[in-house]
Amino acid sequence: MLTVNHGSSTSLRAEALENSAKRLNTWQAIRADVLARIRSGEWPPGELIPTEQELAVEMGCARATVNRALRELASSGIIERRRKVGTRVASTSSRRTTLSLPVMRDEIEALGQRYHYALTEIEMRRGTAGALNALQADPEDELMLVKTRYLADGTAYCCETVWLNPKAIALPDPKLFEAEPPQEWLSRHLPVQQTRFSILADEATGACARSLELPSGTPVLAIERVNSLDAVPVSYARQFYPPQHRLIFDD
Amino acid sequence: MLTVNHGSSTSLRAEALENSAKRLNTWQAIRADVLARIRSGEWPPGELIPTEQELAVEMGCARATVNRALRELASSGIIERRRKVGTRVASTSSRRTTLSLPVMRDEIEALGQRYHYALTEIEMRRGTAGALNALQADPEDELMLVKTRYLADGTAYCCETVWLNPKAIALPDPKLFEAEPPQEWLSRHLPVQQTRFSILADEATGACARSLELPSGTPVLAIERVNSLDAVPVSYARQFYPPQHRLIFDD
DNA sequence: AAGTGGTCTAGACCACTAA
DNA sequence: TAGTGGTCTAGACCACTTA
Repeated sequence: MLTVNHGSSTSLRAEALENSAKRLNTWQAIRADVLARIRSGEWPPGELIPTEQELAVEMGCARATVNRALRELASSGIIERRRKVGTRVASTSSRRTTLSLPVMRDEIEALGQRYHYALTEIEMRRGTAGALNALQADPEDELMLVKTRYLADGTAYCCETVWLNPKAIALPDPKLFEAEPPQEWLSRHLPVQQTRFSILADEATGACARSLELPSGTPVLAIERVNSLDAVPVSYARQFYPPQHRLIFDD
Repeated sequence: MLTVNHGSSTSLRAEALENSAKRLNTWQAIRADVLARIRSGEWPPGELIPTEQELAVEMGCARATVNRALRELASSGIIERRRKVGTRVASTSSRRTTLSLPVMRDEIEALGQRYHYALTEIEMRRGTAGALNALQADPEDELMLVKTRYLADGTAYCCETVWLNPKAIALPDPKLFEAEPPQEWLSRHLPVQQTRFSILADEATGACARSLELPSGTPVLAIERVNSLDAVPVSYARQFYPPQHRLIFDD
């Protein structure tokens, strides 16, 4: 059992005033306080920190508020919580962060650049091995293949290959995709699908290389996503970004 | 304003029983229920859903419980909430998912493979442009450069380049890194640093290509991380994974 | 059996913002 | 100004796990 011994018994009021510039809520202030004590070494990795009840008394707030703060820290992988045992500072450097994948238009406009979308190619054809696997389709199934291209300020930003399974969703008039990206059409028709993401490094080849205006063989960042509805795969999309592109995320 | 009209006024009790197999909490049941109604098209993208108060009455629970459920949905980007306005089903397909970056040992052992770590190279030298920029160091500063290599079942899994800034942290005896990866040493000495991640596609060159047993020019997935302590960059690490490697995350 | 976190409640007040 | 979500409380009970 760990005994907390504060030099000065900091009350919540004092702390709230201290953090007034940042306008922190009570639970945010508690989260910050706990984080600071972990960073300072007061609570080293692997060590038990005080119970919710103890912290609530110390901070002068309700246990539910402490719970909220510690729950947020646990979901970030900073601490680990177990009933009856208590709360431990995580001993590994494992971290969880949130990756946000916005709509292409938003992504480009957030950079302050001009967005342009173009349909490159559209056809009904049999699936490649990857597409068949992702869509759980048969080799003789006719699938819709849509290739698109996104420009930012007139230069190639991303190219995309989308496979759609007609057995899983009623396909629109292909002309529709001349104006609207398949992903946006999908999200309008299948709100909140289940999506499985996958990020990998690939090399630009053929149409993809031409579309991105890159020499064949150039490394590109690939983001794959399979949208499913009721466990039935509906679409299999691959987006390719030129090598300058970075997925960035801070804590 | 939207009027909810249930065919059968489902009470929380009934719903809890319905979901008993899944052992859902009240807030999880509410989250599932709201998600189901969005998926079913009852609440299309862009539409306002009932207020917390209305849902609380309908579900027969406290408003705080509804709040918990809706907060979780909002943090996933499924719904958007604004005071005075209400809660809307997100109209874009923007999604947020959690990326978990475990410790290399855990990552490899989670695959059921044998973990092996090796120090490839270690020296004090002046920083490259990238390192200087990341560590906010001067060109004449001597930095510690550590190159390492991770094997899974004896085959190359990842190679890593870590720059450490002696001005920001007291460096250990270099021999220490023969046994312990720099990242793990760091996390033991700087618990819960601020980390900035960046993911990109690069190509294997020189020592990196040899280390991964790949031809020079092969696309590799690069994960960069800059650890900072009190806004002072301490380390700049780049991990390179062969092209088969995928970062996968489901919803 | 006992201790810890997880959830839930009923009510209150606050913060933000459209009207 | 009024309506909505955001937070907080004091207390209760439950779920899980170690002893």
